[in-house]
Amino acid sequence: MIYYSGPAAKFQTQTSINMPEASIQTILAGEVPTGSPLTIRGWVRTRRDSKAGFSFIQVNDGSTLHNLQVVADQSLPNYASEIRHLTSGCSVRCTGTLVESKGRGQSVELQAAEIQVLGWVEDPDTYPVQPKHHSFEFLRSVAHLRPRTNTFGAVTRVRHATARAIHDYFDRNGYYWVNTPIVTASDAEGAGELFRVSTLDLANLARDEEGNVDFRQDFFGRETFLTVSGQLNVEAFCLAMSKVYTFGPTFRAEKSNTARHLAEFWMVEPEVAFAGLDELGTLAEDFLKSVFTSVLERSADDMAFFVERIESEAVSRLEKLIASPFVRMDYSEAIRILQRSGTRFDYKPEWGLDLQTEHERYLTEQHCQAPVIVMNYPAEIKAFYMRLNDDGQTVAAMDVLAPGIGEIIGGSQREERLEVLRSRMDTEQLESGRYEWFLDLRRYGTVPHAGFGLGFERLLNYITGLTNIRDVIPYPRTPGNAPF
RNA sequence: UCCCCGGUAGCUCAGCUGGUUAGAGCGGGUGACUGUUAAUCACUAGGUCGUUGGUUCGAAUCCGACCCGGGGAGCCA
Repeated sequence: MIYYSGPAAKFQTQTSINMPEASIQTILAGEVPTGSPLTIRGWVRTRRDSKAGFSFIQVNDGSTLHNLQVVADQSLPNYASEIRHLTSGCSVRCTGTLVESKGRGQSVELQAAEIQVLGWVEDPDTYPVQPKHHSFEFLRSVAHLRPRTNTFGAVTRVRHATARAIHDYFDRNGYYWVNTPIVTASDAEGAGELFRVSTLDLANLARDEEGNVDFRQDFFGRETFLTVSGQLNVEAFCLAMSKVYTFGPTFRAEKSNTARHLAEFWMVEPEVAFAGLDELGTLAEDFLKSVFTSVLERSADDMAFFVERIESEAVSRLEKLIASPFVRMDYSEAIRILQRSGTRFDYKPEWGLDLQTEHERYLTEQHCQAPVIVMNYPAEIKAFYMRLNDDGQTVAAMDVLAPGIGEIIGGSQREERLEVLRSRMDTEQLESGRYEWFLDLRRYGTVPHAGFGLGFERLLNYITGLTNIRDVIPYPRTPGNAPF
């Protein structure tokens, strides 16, 4: 399969109204004829000298994985004084003529008539980003400089392309993007520990008559937190706009220190009115396939890089997923399959218990060898807002499991029946006063509806083949770690 | 939070059955050489071996504590 990205190149040309210098992406895409005068700006990756009287400078401007080779001749006035001292990381403005390359490895190069050094690297000896392999661990410690590496440049472009594919998908299908609040008063959305938002003086806390912290004196006049999910808020818009989604930051104060968890991450949550669990499964499948197809088309260069340097299966597994129908099965059936598998699991599969990572991997990687949608989980292990099935034991929840990554989507049909929802909230001992507005949605024109949550960074891990979630977000926030 | 593993030059690592001045590659500097491709070759600078106690004639190496990081688990997206 071959992917080209013509439309993206045209888009770049239009933006050149404000930026007369062509991007390296457009130059290498062949949009600038050889013989043209040309100016580029960017950062030096490497410099190779020839004593015969010129230097080759690889310049990258972030518009593409690839560098443009700038040929600097000794006749340039600052050749000996400046150009011969360029090191990785220096910023330059290069003006000259685009010519066919006399060397192998690139079709065109810039024959420089002028090279202006915009910014030197203060101490080249200690500049952290070198043209060599760095550990991801080290690069995390220089999160402000890692965008200058091939890998993080590619991640940044693919992250953008994926976000755009998500918005495009929903736009094409009649969904509205709803910006749900970051600050919330819901303290028990059932999705994990919350970060408190407060302007109270921690050194001198306001107290009420009983000696408890008096949140009436806090900024919002009540206890508030950072959101752990936009779902509850977006449901209200779903029951007016029919098809909506959130795409924004989400916060969990869980002290989980794993390659799959962030304290601050981005989540995509579509919510569809008049839909049930089956339609939701269909949406999840169509959504993933569409987004993957779009990223493969638009980010072919960067994906090829991931295949070469990060994960050789990065492209083929997306293509495979796009081509395979997702397998659907009930939770009860999944438990039976696991119990009869003859595989020895660390945790025994048992009806009523949640599926462990090892169980999910068996189902999707061994048994089905395809993405699996597991549906209808026991009510006790799922959230209060999920719709109770007629059997009274299970809820209309689903998890989409993908080979090689596990759970990528979790969702459910929502409980739209007022009395059933109220009784489930009682069972979970939720403070009903805080959810009256949520119950209103069931009082006034309630309809069946369903939605799911997708971890954006987990999706990026799956796409890029990078295995640590901290390497697909610009500035990762994890327990004990927010230095940038 | 639990279980493992690790912290040695700017980076990637070796050295760790304790023994004289701690090594390599890359990166930096200098020089040589070539339309070069993470160029090549030579020379050169650069480290209080995470911190802190202890064992010992002697600790990067052994032991304890602490700090930091990574992997796995749980929880989840």
